[in-house]
Amino acid sequence: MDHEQAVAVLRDKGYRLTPQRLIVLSIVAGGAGHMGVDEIFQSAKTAYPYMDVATVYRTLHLFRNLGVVTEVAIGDRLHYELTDPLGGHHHMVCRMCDGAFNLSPHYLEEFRNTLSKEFGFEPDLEHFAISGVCAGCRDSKPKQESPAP
Amino acid sequence: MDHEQAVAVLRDKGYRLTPQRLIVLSIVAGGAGHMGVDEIFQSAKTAYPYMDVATVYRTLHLFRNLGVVTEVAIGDRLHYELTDPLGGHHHMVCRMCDGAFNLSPHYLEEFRNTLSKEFGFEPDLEHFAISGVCAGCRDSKPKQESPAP
DNA sequence: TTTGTAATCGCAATCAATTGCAGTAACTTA
DNA sequence: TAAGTTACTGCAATTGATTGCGATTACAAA
Repeated sequence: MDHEQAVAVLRDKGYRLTPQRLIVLSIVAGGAGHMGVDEIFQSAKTAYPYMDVATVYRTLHLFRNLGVVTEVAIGDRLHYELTDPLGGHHHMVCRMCDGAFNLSPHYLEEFRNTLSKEFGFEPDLEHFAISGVCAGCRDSKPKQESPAP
Repeated sequence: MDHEQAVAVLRDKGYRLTPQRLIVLSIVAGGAGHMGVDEIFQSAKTAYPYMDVATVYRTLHLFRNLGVVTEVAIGDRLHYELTDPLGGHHHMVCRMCDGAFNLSPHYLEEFRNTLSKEFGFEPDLEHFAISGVCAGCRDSKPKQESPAP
């Protein structure tokens, strides 16, 4: 999904092409990888000083529902990136360094089949962020957890 | 993990046994399955009118860090339940009826091994809620998504 | 180009969750 | 049992995210 395709989707579905939407779109399209909401908002405000956070949230949710952007949970915050046209990928997010690594959907297909066959449960595995510890951080010194006073 | 064990954990680690903590513990222990924060708070307030919602959050976070309770994301809200002593289970949460179904960890072991071997990534799969549609709702009429105006 | 209208925006209010702080009370030690 | 220490609580303020509402404006139709 690139900038032009996204504009076409908005047009086709009858949504208006407002400057606010085009600005948010170009920021997400121009960013390298997923961006946090505040990051997007700050950038948008310099381009268009009247921009409001509420508009950024509403725009991102619209884009997400249209499949234009993909929502990724990094820690407890949501990040957004242009949807991968090749069918999407998942993310492995390191909880120590916050680094994100792409994961091919192929690794989850077997899991999906199992759930569907065994339980009749159809999981939402389109955009999936798996928390964990990456190879680099695993080899560094471990972080302490839940210290007693 | 039952009520007594939880109290022992608090004692051992040097945390104080306050009435607020005991109330929250007994509510979560007495509830059937996972409970929402407000549900816990309302129940606690009747037992102890001065109870503050901040205390409920702090207590639940403490219990979670100590492994006394397990945190489960249902929709966009967090729910809590006593930690399963048999090594835990995962949840399949239906996004249509909000029903939650337990899933044995065995179904995720293969996935964990793959990520570890292929990428050196150690995923956090201890307590995992997988969103999707359950068998019952799948057979009902489908819900519309992202309507165009 | 001008006009009509509903989609959209900015603002302010709201909600769930978290945090700073000063008073309180659970536990320890004598 | 009484006194001291400090973990803990309640309150209020704050933060991130969402929503209601009147004003604005993108787009369609004349």
